[in-house]
Amino acid sequence: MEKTYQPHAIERSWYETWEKKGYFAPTGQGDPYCIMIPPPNVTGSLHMGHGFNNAIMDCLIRYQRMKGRNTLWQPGCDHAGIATQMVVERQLGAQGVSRHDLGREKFLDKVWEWKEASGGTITGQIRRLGSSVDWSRERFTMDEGLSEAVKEAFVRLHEDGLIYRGKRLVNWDPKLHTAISDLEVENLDEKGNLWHFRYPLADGATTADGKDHIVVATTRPETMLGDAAVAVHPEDERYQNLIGQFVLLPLVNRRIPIVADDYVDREFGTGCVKITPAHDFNDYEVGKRHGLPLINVLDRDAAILASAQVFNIDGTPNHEQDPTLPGAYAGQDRFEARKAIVAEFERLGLLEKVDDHALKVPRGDRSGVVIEPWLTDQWYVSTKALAEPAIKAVENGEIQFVPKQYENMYFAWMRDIQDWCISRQLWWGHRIPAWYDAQGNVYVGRDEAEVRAKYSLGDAPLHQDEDVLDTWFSSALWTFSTLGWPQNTDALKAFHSTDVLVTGFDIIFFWVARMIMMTLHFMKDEDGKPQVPFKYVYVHGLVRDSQGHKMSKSKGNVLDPLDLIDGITLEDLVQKRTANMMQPQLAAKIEKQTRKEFPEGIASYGTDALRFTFCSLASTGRDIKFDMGRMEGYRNFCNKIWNAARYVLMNTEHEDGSPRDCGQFGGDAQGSESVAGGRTPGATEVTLSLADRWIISRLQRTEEQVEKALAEFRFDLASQALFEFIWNEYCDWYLELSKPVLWDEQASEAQLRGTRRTLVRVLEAALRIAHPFMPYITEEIWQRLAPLAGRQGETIMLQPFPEAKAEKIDAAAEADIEWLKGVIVGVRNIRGEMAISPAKPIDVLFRKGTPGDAERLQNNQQFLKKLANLASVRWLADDEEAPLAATALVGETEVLVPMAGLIDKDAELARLQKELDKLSKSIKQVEGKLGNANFVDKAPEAVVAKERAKLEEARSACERLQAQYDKIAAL
RNA sequence: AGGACUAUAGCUCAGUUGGUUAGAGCGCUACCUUGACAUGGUAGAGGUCGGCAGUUCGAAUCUGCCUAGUCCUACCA
Repeated sequence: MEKTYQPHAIERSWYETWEKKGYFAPTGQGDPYCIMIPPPNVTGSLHMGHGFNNAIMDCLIRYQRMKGRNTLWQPGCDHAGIATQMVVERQLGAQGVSRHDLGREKFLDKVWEWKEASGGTITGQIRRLGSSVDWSRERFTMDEGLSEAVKEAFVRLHEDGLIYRGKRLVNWDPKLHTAISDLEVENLDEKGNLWHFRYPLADGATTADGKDHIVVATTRPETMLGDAAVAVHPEDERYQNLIGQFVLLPLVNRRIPIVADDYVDREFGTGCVKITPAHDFNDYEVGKRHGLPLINVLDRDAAILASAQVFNIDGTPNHEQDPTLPGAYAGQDRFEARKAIVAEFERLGLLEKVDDHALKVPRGDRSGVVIEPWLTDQWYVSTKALAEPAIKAVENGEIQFVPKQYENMYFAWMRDIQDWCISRQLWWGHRIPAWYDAQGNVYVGRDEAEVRAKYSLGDAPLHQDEDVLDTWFSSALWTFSTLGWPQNTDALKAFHSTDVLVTGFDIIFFWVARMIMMTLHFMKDEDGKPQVPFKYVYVHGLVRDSQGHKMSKSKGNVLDPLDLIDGITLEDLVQKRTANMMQPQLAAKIEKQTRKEFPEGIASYGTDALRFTFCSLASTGRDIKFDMGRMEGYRNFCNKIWNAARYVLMNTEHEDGSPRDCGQFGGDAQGSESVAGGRTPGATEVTLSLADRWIISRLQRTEEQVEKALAEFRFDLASQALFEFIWNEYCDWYLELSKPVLWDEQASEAQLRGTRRTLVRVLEAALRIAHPFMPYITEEIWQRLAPLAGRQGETIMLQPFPEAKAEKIDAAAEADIEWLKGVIVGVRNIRGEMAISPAKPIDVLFRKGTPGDAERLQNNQQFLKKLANLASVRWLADDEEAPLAATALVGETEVLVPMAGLIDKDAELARLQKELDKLSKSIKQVEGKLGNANFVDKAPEAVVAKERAKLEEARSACERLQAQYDKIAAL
């Protein structure tokens, strides 16, 4: 083996082997266990969040696979309608071509081309992360099968009365020319103005204080062209006499009523609100209550129309209202028009004042432009009926969120859920299965033929709806559409409901909630009981940069997980972060920041270290600040494992690589190493040392801890338990304790065999525990180690996960080792504080202690001598005078390092004083507790007893050290 | 405006149903190239657990208030 761990030397080939051998596919044996990958955007690339997500899922899948479950982890991507179309349009735009130049069909060909070209990025990344997904079942939301499922779901929902079409206000993106759902709108705090306009009263009416106008305020002056009313609060005394009167809308000369509505906040501004039902969601509701017309003044680019489009609240055309608009603004962009209209008000003396105003501006999460509420025909999913069972499924525990707190977030959203606008004015996506006849009647069906037959349309001309469905509509079907629905496939029967969904909290509404609704609606058991999509939703935090900022392309702080695996130079990283930017003006800032954060670029850490880091950061928090230092630590951990394995192999193989006797040959003499190693044929007895029994016992406890932590989705605790066991117990102590045995020329064959067997078996088991966290290094080492441990198998992937055995827990061995460690640490401490070279063997005396302690010393001298580098040890007789010595206490035992020639008087006094201070602090604390009658009376007996024991021990230790102190001080 | 979450060592984070001398990694200090490993070893230093009250014999842990930060939902024209 190489002297240091070289991740890139082992990773790729193992993944290829695993994949080629088909280890990732379900075995067909055992209880099914299924995870569906949250589909990333097919044209994107994985970021740290995906890396994190994959580490968790693969950990769960590999663990369950090793536990014998029939595991399916299914990969795939979604088609990301808006994002993908934007990318392709941008590419075409660079060549001066628009999608309209190409036409729908040719444009879609281009998109498919791009998908084919870029789709490999993500699958390549998933492979490099070591994810054991079943590639044979990879799915894509635009696949034929999934498209079939989408169509089927749409038609059925329509038949069930849960999909409808209507003219409503939607969030319109004037750049992308499509409706988007309210979830895709980001409300950002921005600075703006509040313009106060005078609206003259009609018919000579006046306000209570004699004015001939009222004042309304607006943040969007251009919408005044579509005003249909002015509203005041019904109980507002100032305007009582005006309710039912009219104002004459400036610029337009439209006569609009003054209505009373308690939506109005009397305290805000003048208490008068202009009502524009076609351009504001609240005004739309007011308009509904007062029968106001919807006066649309914007076109699809959010430029001003030459003539308004007027509708009644039910969406039918309104012919009563005069649609005339002032010609001056026709065709002007909304912000241009805004300026012009404000200027005109000012010219007319109707601009009362302009205030600065902080407001929330709705922006499209993709385009970044200001979203306009706009009146269009759209398709909606009626959500109320679907939400109800979805709420129940979580309430009654059929679906559990981990951590539980996210259930509140889910409930809050679900209980106030709005109908879901699912149509998008795009070309890339699932086309809506609806057809229109010449009269504009709409028919929904699986295809045109079905529609004609079902509605007896003969050969009347029909045309299909031009729109496509929201990508999240197809994602909502993900758990079952990917298993073959609407066909009742074997896979669907076996793996649905799936077991766990692993995701970030940011898409609970977008995806998780909608999946729950759709799945409960469509998937039923044989007895008609709705199926949940998954039993657990494990919600993890969002990976942030070291400053705690969210990683985003525009901030230029994104990291590609592969760059942490393989490493990247500073120049390449800068290049990567500043390429293809939407806002190139930020490049300089990003470059500077990148150079500051990664002055040396990023080193190569390997997949295993990255994955272990992700797992160790997976606690219950919401934010995960990614810490490079931590990853470096876990890379070192891999190196530690690597070198531990080297040590084990060195001691369990001969120089030619043939195995030594590690007890792997069982009870017969087959495979005897009599030829190579002088083993007596047939001899199989094994003697386990104290250290052997101890490490075996600790292994059981580790197995318990990991098991428990994984059951609770505490990947951080699981990885920590593993880390501690391997580094702090196996490497720091056990390997050191094995040396005195292996290097003892007097050691019996049974002793050697026992220690070798323990060395390999414990490490082999530890590798299996670690495998779900660090698949590559564990496989690499396991291949060499398994035969020595007497294990058969082609891969560690399919080996059983170790299970704790209660009978192997050895409390006595643990106590003995604790004592031994106490002695060793005590001596080392004296060495350290007294500046005695670790290379110098010293003599140590023992005194007091329990009879058991003396026996411990007797039995384990070899360990002590080696680990503390002692020349000699000796237990003083009761009546024997102790020489002047530095003292350490281990329980009852006093460990003495004679001072003669070695120890400086003042240094030892200082050291003792430090110990005494510590003890007296502790004594004071405990005395305080025990001196409190309330404590003694009310606290449980066991607690009081524990405190008493603690006090006694501390006092005794204190006395002994004090005596020692006095003795030395008297010199 | 409503709600949620977070606050523990210089940094990144653990701390299980209230009873510990409050832990880990990184960083820091001193010493050590001893035959697995300097991507290492040994020994250390470092915290009045954001603040204030309360419940309790006992609070990092439970309750309330305050402060700071993050986020979500809704929204004032």
